Amino acid sequence: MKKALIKEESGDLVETPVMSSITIDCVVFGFENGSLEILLVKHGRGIRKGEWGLPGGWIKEDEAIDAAAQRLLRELTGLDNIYLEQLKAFGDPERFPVGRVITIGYNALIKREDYNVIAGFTASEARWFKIKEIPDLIYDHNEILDYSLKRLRRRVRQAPIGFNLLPEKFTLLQLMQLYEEILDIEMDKPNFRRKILRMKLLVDLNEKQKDVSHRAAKLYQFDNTIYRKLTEKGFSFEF
Amino acid sequence: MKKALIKEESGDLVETPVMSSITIDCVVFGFENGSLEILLVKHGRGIRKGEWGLPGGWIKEDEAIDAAAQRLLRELTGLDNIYLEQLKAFGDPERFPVGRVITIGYNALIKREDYNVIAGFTASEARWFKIKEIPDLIYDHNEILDYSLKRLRRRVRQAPIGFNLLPEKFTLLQLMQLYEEILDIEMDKPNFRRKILRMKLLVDLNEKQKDVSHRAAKLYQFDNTIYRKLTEKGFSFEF
DNA sequence: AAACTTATAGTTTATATGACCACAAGTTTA
DNA sequence: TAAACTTGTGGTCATATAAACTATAAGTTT
Repeated sequence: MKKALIKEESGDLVETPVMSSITIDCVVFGFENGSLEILLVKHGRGIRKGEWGLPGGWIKEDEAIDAAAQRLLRELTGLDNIYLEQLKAFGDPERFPVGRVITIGYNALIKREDYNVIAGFTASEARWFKIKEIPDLIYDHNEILDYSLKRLRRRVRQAPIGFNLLPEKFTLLQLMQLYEEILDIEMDKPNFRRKILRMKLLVDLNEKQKDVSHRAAKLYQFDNTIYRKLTEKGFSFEF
Repeated sequence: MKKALIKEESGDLVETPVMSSITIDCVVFGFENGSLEILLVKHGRGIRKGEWGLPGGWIKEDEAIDAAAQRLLRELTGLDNIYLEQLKAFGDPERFPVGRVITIGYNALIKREDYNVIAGFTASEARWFKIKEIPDLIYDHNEILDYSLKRLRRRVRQAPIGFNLLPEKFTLLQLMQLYEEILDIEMDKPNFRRKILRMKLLVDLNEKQKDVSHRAAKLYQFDNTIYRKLTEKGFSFEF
């Protein structure tokens, strides 16, 4: 049997710490016209001027991490109350060209229809990109994006977070198409309906779509309170 | 519709960054005698001297995060090749009493029988604690531990990582009891056997236990290569 | 040899899933 | 106005899976 030792000083936080700087980078997902999209910004200053990257910025000294992500997103999209989830820290010493910078990745999901984001931008500053048309990004942002997408694909099957990408009121087909797009699979309409309705997670609004050029579908709503109650009873969301 | 704007400077990394210091804290899980345990260290110096906490330490300036976690664990347990998984960053501004310190949490799973850890320690320095007998820890380490345990419970059902807590060769009952302990549930032996064997994930070693005071059970082994091949074919581990 | 412990095989029932089919309810086209 | 078209919605059926349970085998200890 191999022998292991623990140094007496381990875990001791008295030694001189190395100072590093920390940023946050957000992968903002949106869903429109059946396409999953990501919000990118073109950097206006600095050495990587003119190149596309994830929206992000420095964390303040007295700021909690989640709060910093919220603030940065507020500064970027002008809005609060965005669904946020920390991904993890990315810290390759070479990831940032001028000195050591560790970045903490976040996934954000927003309801496109609530945010007139694109209209507020000049084309050269910020834009939505379809997931399959992402350009080369600055630093390690492509790597962060890859990780982010993998996480989204896993999370969307384990927790009811997809609703954050849809309008308040949505049809079952919209929801299904969201899953199809994110997971890159095809699904069966009747089966999907049965499965999601059996969960008793959605509120039937007894309302129908308007201004559609076909039979109008019923509108549903996701209610987090219901989800929490179900979860307490042992329910576990799964797709 | 609300209107949103994006500041031109957003994402621009030219402004003066705030310097912070970054640590790593590891939640090291072990499984012995049917109990899930965690390795804690008693701090030998500093203001929190004598209190228990997670093993951890400062990250070096030119060191990748995963590498730092590996190094710290090597320094702490004397061994390499430990299963590691980053949890997330914890960064409440108040979490550390003297200045802003962000810590990155890690989960580590080790095979207790391979590591003569406890024997190498004096009782006052490092010890395994049963998961239900964790004392108050320094800083926010109890919070990190809670998060870590939740993550472990989720991960152990989605990926074949539990094997990292068992000896190389194990019986199906040992594996089942590991799941029972981690998930805090009771399982049915025949059903568990059928489910895990049907996955064709385990190597049947055609060997039996020795020195047990009852009918000896067959020994099995987990093979990551097999798992990868199955995954490529679309298999997805699930419990 | 009996009692006991754990291993392992099988059965039965309920339930979920995937692949379909069919029709309803509207809109658009001819 | 009717036919063609699109999407919504309700159902069936075969299959796979899971949960609960029974039974027996293979050893050890008393």
